[in-house]
Amino acid sequence: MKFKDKVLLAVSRIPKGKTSTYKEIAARAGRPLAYRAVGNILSRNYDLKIPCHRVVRSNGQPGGYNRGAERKILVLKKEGVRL
DNA sequence: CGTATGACGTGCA
DNA sequence: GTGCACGCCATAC
Repeated sequence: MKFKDKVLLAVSRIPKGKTSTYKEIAARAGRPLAYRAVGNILSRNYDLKIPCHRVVRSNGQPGGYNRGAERKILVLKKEGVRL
């Protein structure tokens, strides 16, 4: 199991209507300090099976999205996530 | 194998 | 509260 897969798995574990932070995902993947790599990996591995749009920044900012940040925010709002 | 990059986080002004 | 600079890790070339 590579760090990449762990990250994707952790993201896929995020329940609907909830959000997680890159830091949290990194910790889930076993590298709490690799939040940098988390964003990088997600950006290069945007599987539709992975709700990567539920991953936000620690400061509450939406962050980014491979399909456009606007799209990400839209999905989050649809799921009932409050900003 | 070594360098550069990125959807980040924290600290300080 | 806002803005800038540095540090960190894994991946890609």
